[in-house]
This record gives sequence, structure tokens and C-alpha cells, in this order.
Amino acid sequence: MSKQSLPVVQTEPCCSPLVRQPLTEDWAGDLARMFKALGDPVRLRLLSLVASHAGGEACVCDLSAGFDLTQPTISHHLKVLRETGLLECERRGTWVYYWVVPAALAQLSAVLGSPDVSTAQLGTTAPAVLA
Amino acid sequence: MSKQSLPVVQTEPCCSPLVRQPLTEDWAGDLARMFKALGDPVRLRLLSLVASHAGGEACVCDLSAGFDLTQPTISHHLKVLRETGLLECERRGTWVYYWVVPAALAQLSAVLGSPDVSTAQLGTTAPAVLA
DNA sequence: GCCTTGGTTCGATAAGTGTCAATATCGATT
DNA sequence: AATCGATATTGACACTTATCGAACCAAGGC
Repeated sequence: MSKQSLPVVQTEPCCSPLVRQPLTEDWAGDLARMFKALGDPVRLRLLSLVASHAGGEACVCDLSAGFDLTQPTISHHLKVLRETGLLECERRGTWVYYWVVPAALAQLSAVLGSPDVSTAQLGTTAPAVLA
Repeated sequence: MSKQSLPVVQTEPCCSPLVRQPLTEDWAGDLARMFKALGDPVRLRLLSLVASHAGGEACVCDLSAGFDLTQPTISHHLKVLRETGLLECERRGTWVYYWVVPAALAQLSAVLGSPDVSTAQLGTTAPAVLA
């Protein structure tokens, strides 16, 4: 049998939700879908390309170049990022423009949190997640 | 609150590396391997269970309970998290204990961006932000 | 109307992944 | 040494996914 449970010593709310308490099954499912979308080097680079592009958006023609992949494949990866809420897009004339959804990235970043302040040089920003 | 501070706005430390410049192919590959490891709900819950366990570590017997999976499957997922550098483990007598590697989580969190993006500002789909 | 260009969708296929049953290993106990 | 309990590894199988070529749609320009 396993070890006997310890007295519940609840430390102060120091850390990310992932560290503070076990993730619920539902929440883990949602988060995993997003992390899985980021779990492909092509998609990560696409996301970074869009995010770092001038104006915060980029059209597919700007993205396709630089990859050794066919255009349908790029389109597929963009669709995955779209369906997980990491990217949004809009058609303007002939071209389709993509941009990132900052809140989605922020959510993932916040979940991972900074487990130990000593290992990560945290900025001045307090996690004022409540509005 | 108190966001209306002086015009000493920090112009430089605005964004994560992912937003500031396109990820290199190598870096994207490394990061994607870690994100892929998190892209499974079972692994996410395992990681959270280990991280939130008293003492910052947990033995496999503590983890297996709560999952409707066989023991080899749990062992497999733990191995994936281990091989991507998110967890470390050590055998102590009969049991094997796991703990998280804070630097790994911090790295991923940092890449995604600082959590000060004010997640409450939803609806800002207008990407007309200037860098 | 008819092309041309930019993007998406559709099948098909090869590679990868999650899961289990069976087996192996490792350490403690008898 | 023989055994037992806790984990890990192996092999197999169903299911998913990354990729491509071909077909399709949408907007302009002739």
C-alpha cells in the first residue's frame, strides 16, 4: 500500500495552478489540446512567424516561404492552430491574414507558471489575472 | 491596478522570444518536443500530480491511482516526461520517486510570453498593434 | 464570360502514438 | 535461495497524424 497521507499543509498560493493542485480531467483535456498544437516544430515556427511579423499579422504567402513543405500542408497546420484558438484569420481580397490570440498564449504560459522564482528571472509583472 | 503609472513605459522587454523574432528551426524542434510531451491529458495530469504533491515529489504508486489505465501505460507516460527533461526520478528501495524540473517548465512558460498580457482584455482581435 | 493567382479541402498513405497483456528487473523479506 | 511487491520493458494492435497530389473555391484582371 502507499504511504499514509500527510496532514494537509497548504502552503501559500505561490505557484501556477499546475503546481498548486492537480489539474482536473476536463482542464487537462483542454490544455493538452493546445499544447499538442504547439507540439510540432512547423506549427511552432508558423506561430512565431505570425507573432513576430510586422503589424502582428501575416498572410499565408509570407508564411509558406521558408518551409520546405507544400502549400496544402502549411494550410493544414494553420487550420490546427486556428481550431485550437491560438490563431485567427480573415480574408482580405485575394489574401488571407493570420494573427495570434494573445490570451491563448497567456493562458498556457500562466498554467506553466514559474514553479520556482529562483530559476526564472521574473519581471516586475505580478500575475494580476483577476480583473 | 495602478497601471496608470508614469510614462516610464518599458519599451524593450515587451515580448517573449516567440513574438519578438521567428524561432530558429533547431530551437523550434527542441521546444516542440517538450510541448508534445505536454500534449496529452494523462501526461499533463501526471505532471501536475507530481508538482502539487507534498514535498514536490511522488512515487509511482501515488500516481497510478486516479487513472483508469494500466500500470505499464503510466510508466510509459512517465518515461516520455522524463526523456523530455520535464521530470526526473530516483529509485529509493522498492519505490521510484518523481519530481519536476522547474527550469524546464520555466523555459516553456517564458517562450510563450509573460503572463502580464492582461488576459481579461479579450476581444482585442484587432491586430493593429505596432511593435 | 475566361484565365490566373492565392488558399482551402479531399483522398490516400506512410509514419507515429496510446494502450494493453505478457514478461523482465530490481529490491526487500522470509 | 525463493518469493513477493513495485516498476520497467517488450511486442502487438488500433487509432491518429503529417504529408502529398489533385481537385476545388474565391477574388481580380483580361
